[in-house]
Amino acid sequence: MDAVDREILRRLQRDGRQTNRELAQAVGIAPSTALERTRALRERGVITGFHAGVDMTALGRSVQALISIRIRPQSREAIESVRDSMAKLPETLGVFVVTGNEDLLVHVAVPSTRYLRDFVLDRLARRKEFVDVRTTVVFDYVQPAEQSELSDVVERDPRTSYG
Amino acid sequence: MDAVDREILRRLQRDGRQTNRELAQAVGIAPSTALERTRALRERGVITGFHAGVDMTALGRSVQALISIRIRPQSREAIESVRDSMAKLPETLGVFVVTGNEDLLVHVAVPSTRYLRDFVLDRLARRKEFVDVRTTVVFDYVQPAEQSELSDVVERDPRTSYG
DNA sequence: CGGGACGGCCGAATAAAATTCGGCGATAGC
DNA sequence: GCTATCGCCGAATTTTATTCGGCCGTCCCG
Repeated sequence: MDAVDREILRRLQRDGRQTNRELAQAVGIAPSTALERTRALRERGVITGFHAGVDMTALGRSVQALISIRIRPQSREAIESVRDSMAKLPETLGVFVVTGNEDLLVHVAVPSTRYLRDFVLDRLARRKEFVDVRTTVVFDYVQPAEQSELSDVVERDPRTSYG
Repeated sequence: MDAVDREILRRLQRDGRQTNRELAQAVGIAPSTALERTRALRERGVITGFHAGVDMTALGRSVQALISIRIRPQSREAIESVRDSMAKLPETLGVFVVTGNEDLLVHVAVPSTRYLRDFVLDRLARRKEFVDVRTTVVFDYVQPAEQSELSDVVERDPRTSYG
């Protein structure tokens, strides 16, 4: 995990489909080396996969929201089960399991506020294990990794303790 | 935007680097047609790009958090400015501009809780335009599009009004 | 009904890219 | 200072993307 690996990572986050030759030239190594480095990043689990980014608005899902859910009983099983079931819904973009008053935060994209209302009231608020459901509308959502610079956060050995 | 396009989209969200031949065969069209369809999806802005997914834990950033920020004055300029400056930080994975008590929700990944504390106290809480900063630890974050099924939410013309 | 034009799909030909692999050079350990 | 190891390189090979001319179905208009 040296500077070259980080540069490869940064570039692949921004454009996961640039040719290996371009990538190699950009970071200053031979194409075969770039290929080997990229493969190693994948095998080490640093790169988890490559994905197309989709514009929800272009798909007619122009309303986004964050739905906070409080779950009871607050058991691991209940929370993980809800997390997975929410993640399976086609409306869902992401699920956060969080500390604090709420247990889950679900990021959704839907066609309209009316759809959002029905989704929340008919499919979430009814569930008995959801003791509280709160909806926040998302005006804007930006993901830096897909647009500009990436992670220069100091890298450390994950096993190191930080107190 | 027919069933074939949706299938292409779904598959490219899951694996943005499968070969065009694989993709074509999977959806039942000729490679040249698959290429043309994919290109069209890009030109129409449905596909915004291709990106490598990165495991933050493998990079030594095993602590994730959501930081709620209340901004004053609550002007468009102030909020957009903060949104962009937060998005530029290397710790940031995503920024939500939201309704409700808070104006911004910033998703970050950092090496440790100590790092998180310093980040919040030294670099956010000090800013005078941030009248309230609250930190929530993220235990788990899953993005369905990168793992299982995608968007079967009914597609509609974005210009349609929904009352 | 009968052209005729348009759009989209196909498949072969071409161009470009990924991938493999043998050898070389630097580095570290002894 | 010798040797083993690792990673890099570049040419050869394989695979892939990309182009493009022709074909077919559909729709429009006569």
